[in-house]
Amino acid sequence: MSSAPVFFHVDLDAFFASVEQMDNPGYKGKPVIVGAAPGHRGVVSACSYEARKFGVHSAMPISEAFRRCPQGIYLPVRMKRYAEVSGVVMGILGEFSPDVRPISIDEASLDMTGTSLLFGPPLGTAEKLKTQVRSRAGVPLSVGIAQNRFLAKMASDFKKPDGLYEVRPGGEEAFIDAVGLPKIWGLGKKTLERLSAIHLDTLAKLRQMGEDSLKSLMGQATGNFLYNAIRGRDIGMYSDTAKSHSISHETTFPEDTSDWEIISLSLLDLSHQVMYRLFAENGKSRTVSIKYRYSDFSTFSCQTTLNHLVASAEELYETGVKLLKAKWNPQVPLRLIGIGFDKVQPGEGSQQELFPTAYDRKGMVEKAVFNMQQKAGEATPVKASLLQRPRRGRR
DNA sequence: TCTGGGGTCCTAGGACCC
DNA sequence: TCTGGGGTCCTAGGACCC
Repeated sequence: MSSAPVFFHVDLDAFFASVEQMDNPGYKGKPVIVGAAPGHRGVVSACSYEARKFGVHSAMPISEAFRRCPQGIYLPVRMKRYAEVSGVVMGILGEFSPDVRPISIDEASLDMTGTSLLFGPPLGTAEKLKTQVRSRAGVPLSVGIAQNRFLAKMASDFKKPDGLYEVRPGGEEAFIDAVGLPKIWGLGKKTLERLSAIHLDTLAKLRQMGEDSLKSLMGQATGNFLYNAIRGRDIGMYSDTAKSHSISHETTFPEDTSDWEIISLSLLDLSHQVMYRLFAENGKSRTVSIKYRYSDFSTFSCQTTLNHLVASAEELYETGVKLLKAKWNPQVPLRLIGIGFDKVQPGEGSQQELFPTAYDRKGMVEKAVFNMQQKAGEATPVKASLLQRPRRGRR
């Protein structure tokens, strides 16, 4: 008997703030705001539901959060600790499904198809899952259940926090109606504005449009996405087809700067972080990209593809410097600098060159240092493993 | 409001080739 | 001379998400 598809989407509520409240019981029931320190540049990474009552939300500038909630408990991000708790949660999820796809540090998509013989109906199984995570990992979560990953994701959001919601077969369109057009995952401000400008501002109006009309109005990908999303159909979310990906690091300066010393040192530091990430995942790449942001927040990027693999952090750095120097207007101070690899493929870099270049040799030294640090258990880039998300495959 | 950091995917145009 | 159609790769920028 082939069973109908069932997916769970698990979303940890206000995750960073919840971990802080678990570790410091005195913070329970209070407005906890995790992110940049007030008075510095930065934003809210996560905040407790108590803080949300003051109008604070994630991605809000920390200065604004402080204006709205001066009595809040402001804490720095402890990524290593969150990764630990996340690992415990993911382990528990693995007891419920053989196909757990971590989407981020606080989300996962589970294929639960055919598990009812083992666990019983989905709703009860989700209850058990929630109880297990709460008691063993200590953090609250919301679960969505549906016939595809896209609907399950939105269902997990529907009754947050501590939510549980199942979209029953046949109830897809009614569920989308209940969610409402502006809250459909993948529809952002710009697309909503475009739709509104052509008077396609309700689900009813949109559903009268044929797929081809939507495509010609909004472009192939967006048209196709819209046509399926408003009907609650799968949009190919979180597909597991392994493609090339990117690795990057960036930093915002405490103050805007034109000082080449500061800029180049940052770039060198970031290059080493990026290269270590590449080592850690045994990847290779020929494409170097940089990103820079001026004091007026205008942001640019450029990239170049070499005819050989990048062998070392030195080479990455020097390629980045060339890119930046060719474009940057030093009259205007920089706010941010970033560097990374694009089109990263699995496989060793150029390690066994017959005639190693200076970069190859430097790369070997860097890799040796990296391996030693790995053995000593230090400098493990915590985020590296966590950021290897499944491909997002939105459209 | 004075706006982090790390990603994915899409689009459009240009280069180049057959 | 004034002109096709398809394919691939590359790049910059934009939209969106956590």
